[in-house]
Amino acid sequence: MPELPEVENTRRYLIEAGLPGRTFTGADVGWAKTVKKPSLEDFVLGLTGGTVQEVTRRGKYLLFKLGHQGSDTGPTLVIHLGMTGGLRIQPAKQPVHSMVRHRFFLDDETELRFQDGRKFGKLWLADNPNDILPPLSPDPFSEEFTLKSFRDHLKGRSAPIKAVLLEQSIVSGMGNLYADESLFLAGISPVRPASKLTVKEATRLKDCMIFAFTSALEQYDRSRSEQWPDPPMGLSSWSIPREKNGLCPNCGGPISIIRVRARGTCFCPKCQR
DNA sequence: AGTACGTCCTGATCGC
DNA sequence: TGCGATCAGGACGTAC
Repeated sequence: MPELPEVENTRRYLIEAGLPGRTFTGADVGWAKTVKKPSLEDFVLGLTGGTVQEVTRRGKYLLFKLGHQGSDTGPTLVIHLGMTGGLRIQPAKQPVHSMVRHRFFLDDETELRFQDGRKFGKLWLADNPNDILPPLSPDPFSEEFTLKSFRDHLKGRSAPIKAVLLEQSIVSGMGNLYADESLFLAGISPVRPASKLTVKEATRLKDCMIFAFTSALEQYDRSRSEQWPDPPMGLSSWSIPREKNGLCPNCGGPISIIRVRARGTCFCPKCQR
């Protein structure tokens, strides 16, 4: 699934592909329910004529600040890729892949194409993105994401640490796969009550989350050009095997696959306590 | 307030 | 061979 590294990789790709400075000349929304706000009609109207000023990221949300007619005061296009979403810029004349649900026409004979097999992606247009974004923690890479604030969020939480990690208000950008990876690297069981983590464990977990995100981003930065037009959906190889009958790379024992909050969860019962 | 579960979606895979 | 059942899960709404 697109999680923090995949969304950030998409952002960097869009910038390298020259999206900033381009102007939207129209849009074809193939699945109306993807547009959350405003109405579909107003969404397309407000987008059209907007020039991309910058592309930023908040958690798993991509923000496209628009300007209108030379002015830098315009709405912001907000995109969430959901589970199967991917963005790419292609020539208008290039055949449209069957998974492409939405097309945003640009002023240079290209299109920003939004492929989204399961239609879990979301689109907004907002004058102020804060009006539509849910509460998000500081970016895990920022200095505001401190060990103290992370630990404060774990206090009083009896829910499994894995479930807490997935809350975007606690670790923005975290998703199912990187949560499993981080917990494996930290040697912590996904079902441990969050409040029961020691200072040492919380410290290790925070470091491992950053490490997992960083490793993925470095991998993407090395080979971004080779990833397109097929966007990546996670690390090329996880430390923790995700397939059935997988073996722990540490102890060689069998990996357990359980459900935590209806999420497939892989962990080593021997190495993760 | 915190926890848990159902809902939305469809391509891929599984079992009979 | 074919077809129905099952699985995958991010975020949100609802219930307790």
